[in-house]
Amino acid sequence: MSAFHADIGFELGMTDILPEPTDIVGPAIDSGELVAWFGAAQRPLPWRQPGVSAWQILVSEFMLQQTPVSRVEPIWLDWIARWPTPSATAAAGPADVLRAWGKLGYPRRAKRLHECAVTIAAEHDDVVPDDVDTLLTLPGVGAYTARAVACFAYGKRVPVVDTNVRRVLSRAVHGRDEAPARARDLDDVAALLPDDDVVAQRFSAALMELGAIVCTARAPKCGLCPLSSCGWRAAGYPTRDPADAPARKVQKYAGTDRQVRGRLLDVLRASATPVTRGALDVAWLSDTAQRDRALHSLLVDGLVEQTPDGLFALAGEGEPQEARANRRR
DNA sequence: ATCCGGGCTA
DNA sequence: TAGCCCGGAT
Repeated sequence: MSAFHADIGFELGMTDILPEPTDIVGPAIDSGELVAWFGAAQRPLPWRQPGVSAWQILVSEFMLQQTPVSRVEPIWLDWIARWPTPSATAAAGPADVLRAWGKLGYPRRAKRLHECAVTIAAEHDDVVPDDVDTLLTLPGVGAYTARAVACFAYGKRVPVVDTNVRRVLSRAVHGRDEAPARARDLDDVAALLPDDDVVAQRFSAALMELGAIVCTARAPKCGLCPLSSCGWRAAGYPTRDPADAPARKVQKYAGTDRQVRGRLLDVLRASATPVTRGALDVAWLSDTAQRDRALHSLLVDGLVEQTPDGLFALAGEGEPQEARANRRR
């Protein structure tokens, strides 16, 4: 078995076990000063308010995958008012879910969130699981989201590693301004986690918040940083060596299949009834092969479906959903 | 025009 | 581990 597979085995099987030795060489992060800063500086995000349920926190984490807070906030507020529980979400049709997702982007997330709601309602008694290994079995829940829910919704002392945390650790602890994902990231953070459950939860939230509003990727506000000790500052803010670490490729958007998919979904979201192929075709005229490819991928992803008479609609649009059945009674 | 981000598949 | 998925901000 390769080292790669050995690492995966470790990660899946021992997620709650404590740290292997890491290669942390820089100063540890002072949890006291970080958590104190968090208490004063954190943004008042709606999913951090008291009384927000585990499901509602999970919904926020789905929406925050790849998407900035400012765009998520209004959608999340409407969403949880409309579908406050997994079973309420499951009872909605996938098409309504896709519409409510609006233009948040990556609509496969909306579909997975709906599938996740169906699974939790059907197999977990409408209660979001509280352990990482069970959370990882849910559709759309990966290493980050599983630990974020375990930590922020249930107060579990588990390392939560997103791109913000990775960047803060890379700078403050390792003294480098680069943060490629590594198999040891989880161990690195586990090693820094305060012993107390409650403090550990605050510490993880604070680490993410620091990366989000101070230790930002492009223009870090080091003047506002609460850390008295930072390896990156100590090293003189070194920049990445372009020779051994070429800048990561930036994903294009304009003119890509992704943009075409967005245009096609716009048409379907706007229509309460199935549309003709022609109505979709006019949404992208410049490259017909690309348009066909995009439509095909939406069908494969299960976001769009074709009706028996050859029209196109959002997935599940015509299905008899439980909610509609109830309304008819 | 470039930046930003987690899950999944192959 | 590379490459795909979105759209708004800057």
